[in-house]
Amino acid sequence: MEPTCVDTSLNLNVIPSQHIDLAVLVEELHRLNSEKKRLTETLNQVCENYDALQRHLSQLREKDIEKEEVPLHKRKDCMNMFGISSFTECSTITEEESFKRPRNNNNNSSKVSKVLVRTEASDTSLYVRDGYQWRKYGQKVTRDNPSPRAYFKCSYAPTCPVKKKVQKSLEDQTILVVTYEGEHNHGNDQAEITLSSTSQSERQAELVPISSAMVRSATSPSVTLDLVQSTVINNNAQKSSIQKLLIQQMATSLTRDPNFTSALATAISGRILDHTNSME
DNA sequence: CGATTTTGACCAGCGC
DNA sequence: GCGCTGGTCAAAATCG
Repeated sequence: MEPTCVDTSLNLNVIPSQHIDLAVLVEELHRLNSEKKRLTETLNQVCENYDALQRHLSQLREKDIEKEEVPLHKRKDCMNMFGISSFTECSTITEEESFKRPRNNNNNSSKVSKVLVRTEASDTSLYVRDGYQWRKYGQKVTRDNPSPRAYFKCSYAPTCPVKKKVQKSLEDQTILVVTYEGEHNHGNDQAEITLSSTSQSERQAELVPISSAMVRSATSPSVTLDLVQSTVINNNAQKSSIQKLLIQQMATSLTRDPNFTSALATAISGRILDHTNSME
């Protein structure tokens, strides 16, 4: 018996009109093409903005290093410029530079990163899923913000010194401000950039860089990014990871679209049927 | 029953 | 020294 090779390419012109409504399919493809073009443009725009922010941050860091002799209380004002009011900045500074008072001086080299996370306005929980395992050890209402601040320790490894604080933004209740202190002294495969499954806990906010959160559609799968991890990755790797991620996200969005899936299935089955008929 | 969360108490730094 | 504030502790409660 001669092996049959099925051509799975979508040459829609040869699909018999009785199997599918060609016009609808072509229209759908045009729509998807224009959407793809639009998403590509948005992605490029996001990447450009990201690059610009990275450059700006590097410049600010260089300036900060130059000012190292400036007394701490004067630098406080400078650090306020990095505050959440911009809603676009994810800053990574050393603990020495942070304006929190040093309680444990045995960890001078630890880093402080601030990450903004978009969440549902109705969601009052302060849980952010970022791939690590956290144990809540306190909650406080601070003077400058009526929303409570939650304190977490990394419980993935008993010796891990990393802590994080989570508090809703004063200006936008849908934004969670997550402050990480220290660096993980253990690996964690979950902490890599992953597509998240929303089934685990719907109460948990997902760590999404604000720029990505802005462009993602309501029905598309959400993306979990560990920005603490990403701060140690070089810019190119980081950028390409984000690009891959967004491409994956777009692909998943397409495959989740029932119209697209059914059209694709019809096209393939029609093509196979056509091929079978021609062989008889 | 162990792990996690909640929450009031406590501690330490800072400004007055 | 005192009060205010942010951060941490630890016992009790809750959850799986």
